[in-house]
Amino acid sequence: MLSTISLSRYTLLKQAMKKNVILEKRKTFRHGDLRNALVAAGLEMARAGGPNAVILREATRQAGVSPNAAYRHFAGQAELLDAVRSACLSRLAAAIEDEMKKCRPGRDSQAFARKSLRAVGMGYLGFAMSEPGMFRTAFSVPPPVHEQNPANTASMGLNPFQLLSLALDRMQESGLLGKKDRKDAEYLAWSTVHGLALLALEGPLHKMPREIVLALGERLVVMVERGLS
Amino acid sequence: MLSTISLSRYTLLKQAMKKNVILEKRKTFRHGDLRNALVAAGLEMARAGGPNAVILREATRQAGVSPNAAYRHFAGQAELLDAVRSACLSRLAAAIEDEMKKCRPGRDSQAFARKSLRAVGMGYLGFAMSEPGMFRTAFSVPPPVHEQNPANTASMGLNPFQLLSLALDRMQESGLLGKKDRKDAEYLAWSTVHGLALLALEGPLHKMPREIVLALGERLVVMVERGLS
DNA sequence: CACAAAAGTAAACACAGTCCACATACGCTA
DNA sequence: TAGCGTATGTGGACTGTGTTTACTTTTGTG
Repeated sequence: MLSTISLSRYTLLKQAMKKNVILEKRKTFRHGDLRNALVAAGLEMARAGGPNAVILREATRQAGVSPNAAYRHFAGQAELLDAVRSACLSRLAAAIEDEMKKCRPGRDSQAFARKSLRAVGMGYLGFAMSEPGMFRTAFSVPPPVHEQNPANTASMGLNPFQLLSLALDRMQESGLLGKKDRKDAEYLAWSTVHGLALLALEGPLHKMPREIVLALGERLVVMVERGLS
Repeated sequence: MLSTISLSRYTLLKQAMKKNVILEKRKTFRHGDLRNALVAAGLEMARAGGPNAVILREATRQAGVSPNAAYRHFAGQAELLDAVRSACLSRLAAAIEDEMKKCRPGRDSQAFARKSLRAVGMGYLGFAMSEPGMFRTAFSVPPPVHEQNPANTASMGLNPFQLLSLALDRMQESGLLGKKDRKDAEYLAWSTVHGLALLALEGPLHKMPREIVLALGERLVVMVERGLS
């Protein structure tokens, strides 16, 4: 009795959905690329509202799929968020890369090294200012450590940390940095820019105009360059 | 997400039962000090799980009160969280203050200035390491800017930012810092320590041992001192 | 071509935040 | 001292989220 009722109800609902929703967005029962679609939707939510705005049900809604379908691709919301975070890190790496590509090695290797370090710092800060939601998401959740995860990198295959290491290597090679000072200098340099970015995004400086933040960034990079050695 | 929430809720309930907060029905219809009780409960949740763990309903539960009672004291969860954030900032200020009290002015005013700056930096970092949940909460939500809010200060009546300003003033007064370099130096110095703290708490360095983080902090303070001028 | 695995659906549950209407007791005034 | 307005707390209901369990449909493979 009950089974027949629910069965007929099920088929009726199915017909309705075929006519209304599903046929509009998707011809096949299978989505075909749901995992990527969910990450893309999550990325957009992260861009708009940061990590807390990454809603699993909303992602499935945007993909035109039932909420539970997500669980075929992610263990839960946390895992989806982690995939989104990885995508955000990748965008950050791309932004830094764009800045670094502007520096070409010339005769003056010290100038090249300085430009490289500056490119990393300002690329980092620039991304934080132009894409605050993605930047906050990139560093929000306890992420896996250094991890050479290809998903975090851009076309050069280096993640933000490695791009910074590259710039610091150039500093050392050109004689601007001693071997002892070079050690772990990544962490020191990274801290400064990361700190300013977060203070400006969600800290006490969040009302400070972007130009001033970037101007502070310039001073910061100089401070790092001078203070490291 | 929900699993972690219920988990923390479970432990919090256990704590509550230890203290007999819930089981002891209060005799009076009025609570008497509900607002403070809610903030205290929220502070404990923040300490244990950061800003996202500050649950309004759970706070009312610990206070032995119905969920809606909170709305007589806060416009909503965001406002409760803001009060908790303010309390966290106050604890941070107290931690820095404790460090600064160790520096006594002697004959060498430059040494005093250096010690002061170091105290601010290491007090800040030390609090971040020992109370990660409260530290993250203190800077999580878009907070009001400088705001001389007494709730954010400790016994000296200075918030963390003002304590840093004080240390930098000592640097300038003792001749370690020129007038031009002094301007906005707060932001530069703060950025470095804040950045390291967050990278170590919820960034790529979150697995780095605390001692190493603090050692990096020492180098960082030296870098600031040398790089500012 | 059968059938197991992959991928999606439906229904239900617990919990969070919030709004509405209602109840109670505290404190002031008459 | 009685009355009454208001601050404070209660109860119930609604929406939205994450998640689990049981079911259905498709696909690819032996």
